[in-house]
Amino acid sequence: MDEIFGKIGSAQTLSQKIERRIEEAIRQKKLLVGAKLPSERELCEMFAVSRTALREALRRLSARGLIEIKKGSGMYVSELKIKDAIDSLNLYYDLSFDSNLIPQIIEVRRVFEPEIARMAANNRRDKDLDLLLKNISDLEDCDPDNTQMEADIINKFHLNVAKASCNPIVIITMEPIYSLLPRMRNLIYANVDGEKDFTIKAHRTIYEAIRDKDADKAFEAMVGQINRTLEIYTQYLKK
Amino acid sequence: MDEIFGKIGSAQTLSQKIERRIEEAIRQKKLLVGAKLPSERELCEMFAVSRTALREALRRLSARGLIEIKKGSGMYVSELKIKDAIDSLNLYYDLSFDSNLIPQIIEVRRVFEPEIARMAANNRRDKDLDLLLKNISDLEDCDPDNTQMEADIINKFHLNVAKASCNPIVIITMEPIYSLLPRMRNLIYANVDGEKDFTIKAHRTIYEAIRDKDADKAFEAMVGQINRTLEIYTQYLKK
DNA sequence: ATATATGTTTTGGTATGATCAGTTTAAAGA
DNA sequence: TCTTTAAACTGATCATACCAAAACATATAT
Repeated sequence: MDEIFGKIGSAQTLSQKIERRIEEAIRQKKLLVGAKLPSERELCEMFAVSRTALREALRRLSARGLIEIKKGSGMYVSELKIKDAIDSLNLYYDLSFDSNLIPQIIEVRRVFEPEIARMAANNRRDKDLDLLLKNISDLEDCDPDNTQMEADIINKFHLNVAKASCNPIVIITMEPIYSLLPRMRNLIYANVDGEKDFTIKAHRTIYEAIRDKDADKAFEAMVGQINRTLEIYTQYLKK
Repeated sequence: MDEIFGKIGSAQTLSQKIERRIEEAIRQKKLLVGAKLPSERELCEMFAVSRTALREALRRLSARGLIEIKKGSGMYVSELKIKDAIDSLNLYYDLSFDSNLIPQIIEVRRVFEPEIARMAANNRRDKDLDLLLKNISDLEDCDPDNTQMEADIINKFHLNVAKASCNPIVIITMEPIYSLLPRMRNLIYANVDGEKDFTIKAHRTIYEAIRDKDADKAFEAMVGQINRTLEIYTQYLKK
């Protein structure tokens, strides 16, 4: 019966336990978005812990975007934004960016995006068309020297195609990928002459296919667009 | 000269300022991975702040995976794991899950997974095969009444196919989706007789195609598997 | 009666100092 | 030299006090 002297203390720190408890409550919707948490002093009594421990748990939760803390007002369960998750992803790539990922990103886009264009052609609403059209004219009007803005507009076009699919899973799936693209922009896009004209033409073709609900054409047009990206990258590699 | 009475206090809280300072140092590689930070007491002196404020900043950083805190030892800049970013995405998906999304999740899988199977057939390493094979035998051995474990094993098989694609972007993209599947399991899978046999056969076909590097066959087999999922869900809806 | 100004209360933010609990390190002993 | 023991160092928790922003209630002026 060695269990008499089994461990008492746990590996977890007290504030971590508190963190998990509150996190679980949020995950299980026992605490809904927007709900106001009890004040710090009240929570201390409820959990029977000091303010220090409690506050450190709350700091963690707010750092992760689960709650929002407003001085003088209170603490609220916040709607976790996709941005929080993407920030985390971007931080990861900031710290360990590997240019080997570029071809892999392109590969994923080449495989996924044509199918997304097909969905968009099938499901798009009229207001999606407006956004796409605006992206195209923005690109036309954009200062040719401002390659960063150009790249941003192009990325937005692709994101708007994803939105036109009317499938929220598609959107949140692709958003992290699009957030990685700006990292590649100067590496690739800026180095090629006449690329902008090609892109505008391609975008217009994709737009028209989606507008006409021609799924196959949208698919093919997107294949062409991404293949071009791949080509440019391959050329870039030779330098 | 209204600037006489310009703002003094800043919007940012003190601990947030500390957090940013340290974060910037890490981002700019002034603090390298594995580096040991000065002790709490030392940092307090350096920043000229109280331990409270400092500690809350550190709690935030550790919650985000930037540093690791070891009691009794010290604080270290940690190698930000891709897992941290994925966890964050998982949490987001988890919180925004809604059973209305099920058909849209299936749609995404139907479009993406066959292509992923194709990549897997092209890029898989031998060790990927071992994992897939183990998933299949696990499913065979699984207690038929334990539908939860069955569903978990099935999901792992699909995740391992994604891993066999050897494209980390694919994994980042799909893992959050797979993490949602367990929620759908009892909703769908458990209600159909003879489903397990079908699934085992389908998985075996997919496995063989990947093993033989037969990309088209892998693609087709996966299409069949996901279509079956869709069928079952449609049947389920009628009830 | 409404609107503005004022003051009080509540809430989170910061500062100290003391103490607890693991780790590490160095000294003491075999 | 190796093991054991003790001290020193590190983060974790607690209790208290006080600061600052926001929300609330009250009183005052219009």
